[in-house]
Amino acid sequence: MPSLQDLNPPQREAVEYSGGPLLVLAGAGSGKTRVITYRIAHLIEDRGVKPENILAVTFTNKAAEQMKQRVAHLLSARLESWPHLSTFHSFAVRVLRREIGRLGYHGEFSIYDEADQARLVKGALQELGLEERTLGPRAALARISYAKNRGLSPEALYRQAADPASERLASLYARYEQKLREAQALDFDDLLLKAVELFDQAPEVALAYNERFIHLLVDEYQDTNRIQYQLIRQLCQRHQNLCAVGDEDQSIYRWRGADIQNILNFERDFPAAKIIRLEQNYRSTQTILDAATAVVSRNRARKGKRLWTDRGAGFKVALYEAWDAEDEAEFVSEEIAPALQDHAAESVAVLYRTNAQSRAFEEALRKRSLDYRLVGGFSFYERAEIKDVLAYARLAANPQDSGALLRSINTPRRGLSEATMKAVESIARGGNLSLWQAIEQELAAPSGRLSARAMRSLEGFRSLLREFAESRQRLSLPAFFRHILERTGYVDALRAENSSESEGRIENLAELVNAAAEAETRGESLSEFLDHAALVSSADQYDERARVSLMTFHSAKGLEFSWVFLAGLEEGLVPHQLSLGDEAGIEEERRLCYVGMTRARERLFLSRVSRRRSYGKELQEETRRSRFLDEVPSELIERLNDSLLTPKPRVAWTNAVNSVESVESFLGRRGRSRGRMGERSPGVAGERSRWPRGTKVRHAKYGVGTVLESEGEGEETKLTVSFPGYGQKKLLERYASLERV
DNA sequence: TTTAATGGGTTTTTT
DNA sequence: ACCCATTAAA
Repeated sequence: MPSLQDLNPPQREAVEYSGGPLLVLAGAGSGKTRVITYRIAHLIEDRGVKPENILAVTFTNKAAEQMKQRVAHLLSARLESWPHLSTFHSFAVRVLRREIGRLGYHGEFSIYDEADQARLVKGALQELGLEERTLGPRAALARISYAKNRGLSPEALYRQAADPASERLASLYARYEQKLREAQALDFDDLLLKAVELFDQAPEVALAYNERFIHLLVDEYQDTNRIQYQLIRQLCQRHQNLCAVGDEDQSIYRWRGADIQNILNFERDFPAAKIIRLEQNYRSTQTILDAATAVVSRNRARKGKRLWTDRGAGFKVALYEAWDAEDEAEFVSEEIAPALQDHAAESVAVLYRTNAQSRAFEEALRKRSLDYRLVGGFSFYERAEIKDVLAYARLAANPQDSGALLRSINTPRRGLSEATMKAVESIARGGNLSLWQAIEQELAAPSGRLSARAMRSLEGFRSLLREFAESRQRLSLPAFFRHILERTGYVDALRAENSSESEGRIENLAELVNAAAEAETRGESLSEFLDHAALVSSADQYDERARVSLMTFHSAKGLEFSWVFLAGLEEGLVPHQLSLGDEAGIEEERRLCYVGMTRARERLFLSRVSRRRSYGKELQEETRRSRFLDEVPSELIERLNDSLLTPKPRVAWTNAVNSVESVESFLGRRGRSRGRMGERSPGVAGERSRWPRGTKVRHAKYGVGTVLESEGEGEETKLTVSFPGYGQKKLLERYASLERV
């Protein structure tokens, strides 16, 4: 039985309120998660609601998982059934796996991630002969997604197109949708859209879900988009038991279609709505809170809250103005090291605007042998080898999945040329078939357009897939993946490659089999495992046991740390260059800054860099401090260094030059050579080489030349040879069959 | 057919 | 600095 004594009056009111739609405006650190978990526990224990009648939607899988545990902890008895806790997307997938037949899709549809989508758009651009420079696949995709989320069909987009470019976009959109459907695939937007469409078209299904989920709780309501809003409305239509929890000051997903109006207009949308404000902050010191509030209160689009805390003032907000990114990272790690040692800080986060900024911090932390966890960036399921193998699994479930087919058909190499695939695609287009159907047709009744060799390869690929479709029924999840690895020769190909990377890839694949084994013990089917892989978010990588975490401002939402470093507070970064266009964009950046600041419990460090290299350019550019820095009252700030007029390198110059590492990085940074530095220094052709400089050699095609340089040894020797009349050529000894003259 | 070099274009944040 | 498409070479 949850003790409501643990709650303050407004929290308690929010937990107990039962009069219909409820909006809880929960300021940062005001116990939002607590309200949701207590409310769920209260519904179950005190009001006799069956757990399975409760649906709670969170932003990440991790948040859902955490909430589940906390609810379990609050309850005195073990539950017969569980409340359904998930993200919008996973919820939609669950519904669709059962019901999508009503919309003419196969229940084993594939989920397309951004890479699959880009491939599709690229194909569509080619087919339509629209390979224009003005609209890359990524940009096109963004605009298609925008249209989709606004409920615009390709036809509607076409009708309202004002210029030829918009018309082209509309036809691209149409082709893209057609290709998705052919592949029996849904993109991320579709997951939500199709769920809404389903509930629209099949009221009896909507009703069934209304009856199943009598109580609906939505976390992070400020970040819901239009489609999610529609879904929420459909789900709570009957019982009106919606409890939305959010904070308009933390709305940071506008670029993904989040509509801050959803929270600002809650009372208009739900006329009988009750609004409760949680304004007591339990997380941060007064100083941190004041600093953050000073920034965000410049925004106009707010409902307004007054956050307070009964914790003391604490430390001032520290400000460090760094010379360059390395200096900034050096500062951060220098502060962190002793704090971890003497436990002045239990947990530390270094937050930045863009993932690209993480590198400097990683280097600095590693140099001090400080353990850290990086959240975001490249996730496990985004690695090429993982996606390759998952593509085979996807095909076993859904052979129409052209994206997966294109990905897997020639990896590992099966000798299918680009020309062959072009021909297959053209056969598919001609007969209005999926790629898989085209292959089947071609094998059954050869048109003669493909070489005998290509036909053999396709035959092999087909029997492989048929085998997988069968073995999938028979084998356990991990055994199925092992089977794929073996039969496709994927691991063998990696072994043969024998490069520094291939070893890591093989390990990753072993890890994939492990993940499958874990899924198996959770009782997941292949579909569910694949869904999970498609829907993991980068925020899910966060490991609360880590003492130092590196992540973007966005990923940090919902988390808290004893110490927080906000790095790179410069114009163009925070606020970001691309958000400077309109006031709404600036306001969102300001909220982002607010979210970052309010993650801190004890200490907040702000830093900026005065010279930053952009796009790996040679030249570092002068930066300007973020306007948000000026919005923090100066009496709350303690400057850690005087000014940038007299920059002094933090690392002693002599040290920096003498250490091998810094010499290398020095050379690496200044040097013009491409590729990774110091990995393979061009060997001077010395006496020990079999091909000393000046050796005369004969080449079958170029005739006699003079060796200028040789790299590597034995079979791998690479020679630079100057041939009169042909210029310099780089040749591999192994292939070039050179003759000494 | 496959692989490595080269040149051109690009990057916010992510379910 | 990184990703991609194109091209040269075996």
